[in-house]
Amino acid sequence: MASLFPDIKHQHRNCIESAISRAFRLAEDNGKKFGANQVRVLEALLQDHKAVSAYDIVDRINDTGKRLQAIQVYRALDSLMELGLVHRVQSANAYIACTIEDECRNPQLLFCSSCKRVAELASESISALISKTAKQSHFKLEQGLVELVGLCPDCVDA
Amino acid sequence: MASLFPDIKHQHRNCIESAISRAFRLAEDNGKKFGANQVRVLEALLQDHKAVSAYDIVDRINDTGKRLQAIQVYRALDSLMELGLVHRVQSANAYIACTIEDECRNPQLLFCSSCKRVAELASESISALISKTAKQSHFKLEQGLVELVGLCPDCVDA
DNA sequence: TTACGTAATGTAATTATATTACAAAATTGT
DNA sequence: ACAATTTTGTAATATAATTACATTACGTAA
Repeated sequence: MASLFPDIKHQHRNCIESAISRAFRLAEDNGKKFGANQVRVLEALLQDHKAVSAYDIVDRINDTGKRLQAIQVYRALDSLMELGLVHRVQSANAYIACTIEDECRNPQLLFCSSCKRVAELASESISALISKTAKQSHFKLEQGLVELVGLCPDCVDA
Repeated sequence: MASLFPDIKHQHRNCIESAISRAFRLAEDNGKKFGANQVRVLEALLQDHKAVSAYDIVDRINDTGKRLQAIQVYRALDSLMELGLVHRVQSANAYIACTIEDECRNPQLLFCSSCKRVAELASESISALISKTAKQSHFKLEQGLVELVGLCPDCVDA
């Protein structure tokens, strides 16, 4: 399997565009409003594939145009996470835009502790195993988090 | 499989004693010192099987005997986590004493979002799948976190 | 259209979580 | 004993997230 981490030179503009249009579609499907703040936060996250803290998002946004406060970013993050468009990188208290096409509420993340980039998996075998485990334990699963922390291929080589 | 969540009435004193003695053994094996602060923090965590925030640990400790400051608790938590005796409950910014006998650095946690109790798994199939996934992605795994958030059997029934 | 109820946004302040910087004491090796 | 190193102690600060409440926008029924 090739690396899941995006090539530095990949056409990042395409990532952004497709994510934004997917976001609008998904919000509409769910009867949710997709306001200006949500868009701005999602765009800020989409600037790269790194895990970004909420306050870094605040800074990114406040560098351009109208300022937002922390709470507004957190609110936007909450609604984006509800839609499965954004994931929290638990081990870094940070956030990342989802790169999976379908609804995604049980993220499987590879987080590089060196360059902070995140790659996202959608392994059926992992999610199946997780559901099975929850069921066996009589546990009503709300969210299954899988987070692999380590070094991405680029950082291992370096 | 029976519930992994401990019965309310289980002999909790035994948990504490075995965890503490295991801790001393493990520290010795690793040539690490096991100081008074580590012991106090571990004991505070062992008071129950709930995820506890660092500042709650501070409070628990300061209710009895000599006071500790946040940084001292964080230092103790760090060394306990290095030994695999404590895990961070990522989705709750909280901590839990490990209940697995062997070295444990890739915790698999079931976290009840209602009662905050945590049950710990040690599923070989999950850890194998995680290692395999990391290898396939050319990812040098430092830590593999699996955290199932939801409702424990007791809270589902209630 | 206005008036009302509800949801979304804005602003300020506060709480919760974690770390930095440095001083003091204990530990270790020579 | 002495210097070097590690651990512990104290204070302050940085970072992350939430509360409380005011304001504006939006739908809808009289």
